[in-house]
Amino acid sequence: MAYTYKYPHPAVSVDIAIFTIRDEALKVLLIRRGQPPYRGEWALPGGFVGLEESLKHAAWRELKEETGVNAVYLEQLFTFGHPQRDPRERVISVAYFALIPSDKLEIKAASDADSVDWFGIEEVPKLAFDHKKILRKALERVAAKLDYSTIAFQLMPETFTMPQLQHVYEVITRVPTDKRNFRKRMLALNVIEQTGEEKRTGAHRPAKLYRVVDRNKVDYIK
Amino acid sequence: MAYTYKYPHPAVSVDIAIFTIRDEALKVLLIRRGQPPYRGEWALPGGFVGLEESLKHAAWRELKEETGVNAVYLEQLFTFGHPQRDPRERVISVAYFALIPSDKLEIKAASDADSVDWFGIEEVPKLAFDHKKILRKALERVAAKLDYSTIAFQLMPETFTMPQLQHVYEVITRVPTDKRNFRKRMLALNVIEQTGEEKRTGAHRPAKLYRVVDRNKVDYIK
DNA sequence: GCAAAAGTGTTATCCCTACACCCATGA
DNA sequence: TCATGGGTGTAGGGATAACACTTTTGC
Repeated sequence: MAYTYKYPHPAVSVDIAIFTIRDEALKVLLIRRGQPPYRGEWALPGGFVGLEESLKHAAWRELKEETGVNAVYLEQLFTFGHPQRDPRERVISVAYFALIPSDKLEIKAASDADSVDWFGIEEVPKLAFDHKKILRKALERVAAKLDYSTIAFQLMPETFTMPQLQHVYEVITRVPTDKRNFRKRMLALNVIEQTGEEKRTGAHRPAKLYRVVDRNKVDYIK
Repeated sequence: MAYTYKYPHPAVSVDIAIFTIRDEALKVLLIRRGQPPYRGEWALPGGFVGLEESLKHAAWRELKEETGVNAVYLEQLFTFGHPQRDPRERVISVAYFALIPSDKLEIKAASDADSVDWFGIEEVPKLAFDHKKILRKALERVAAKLDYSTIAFQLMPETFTMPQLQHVYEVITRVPTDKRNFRKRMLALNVIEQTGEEKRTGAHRPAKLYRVVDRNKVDYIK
């Protein structure tokens, strides 16, 4: 079966930079390509857009295929369309990024084994296509949004401590912050509350646990 | 001649919201469609992406076709891809917005006469496709960027006065501002300088003229 | 009791806001 | 001379940034 058009049509794909926090670091999900082009190289998960599905739907579908999760933060990033970005044919890629809380991860369940893995953003290998460029832009966007929105909480587990939260800010923005000021700033957002519980992790004072009052909601500041 | 693919491919277009300031108001350029669908209705200028050109190139091409200008501010806005947004076939639209200084306009030279016109953003008629949605998003983006960047100067002519500049801010953000504070804020940006000239426009004190030190450059604030 | 990380308040500084009068011009 | 819009400075308040010591725990 073939599809014929009067004018040339490009192919359209979605690619997703999926982020999470693990082992105190910001990680991105990559898959090892099983098919040419770039067979054997790492790439962002992605795929072609179905003719009857919306772009966002395609992004959700890919996200679920690779991670099993569904209710996470997903945002359109940018559309990349350089004529030679794919050696096969003209492929225009609508890029998205997703933020997954560290406790929702089941990965590798849905997808096939050792061709999927999380990489610290410092240790990302060479990537197929222009995926390095996509990843860079996604990181910029996420870092910028920490400053004027509450998306950071989309990366936090159900309950978390202040030092944990601060750590997330610091690994993403690379700006070290005074912990007293950071605490004040977070509480002033009015989107988290104490659970009453504490978390003890070693030979030191336990940390108070917090939760987000309304997950699913992202506030914009100022 | 026909183009055949193994899998179905959507068509990809670019649509552009082109803004300028005229008669003290923010205007957007619309074209009246000469072909179905939506024949006779107004729409954002746009067209299909050539197989060998980048998305930005396609946007520039359309922009130049309609306005004759080339050196203006052009930014990718968002990609719209609902399956039914075009009644003919699946069309994915990569939307851009452009800002043109009021003194660079020649319009209607390049394009065909009375099927192109500028509309104040308050008087935009019903638009074809989902172009109202695109326009709304473009306006939001521009208004938001006034707060944290210097894109406003991309709308200003070679030389301009403070009241003119303030007017641009006010028509876009709809936030009236104290003129003393506004002036201080603008000067603190360090991107404009006095020309030494004045502009006299009526029975009142003449206004000092300013120019942008480095056009082409857009600063991000804070 | 000691090391390690968590928790906590106050002060100084900067930035933003509010606010009112004089000036230069054309008619 | 009068109406019109352009130009100018200061003081107060709120937000942000700087800064050091005490607490709780595990070993």
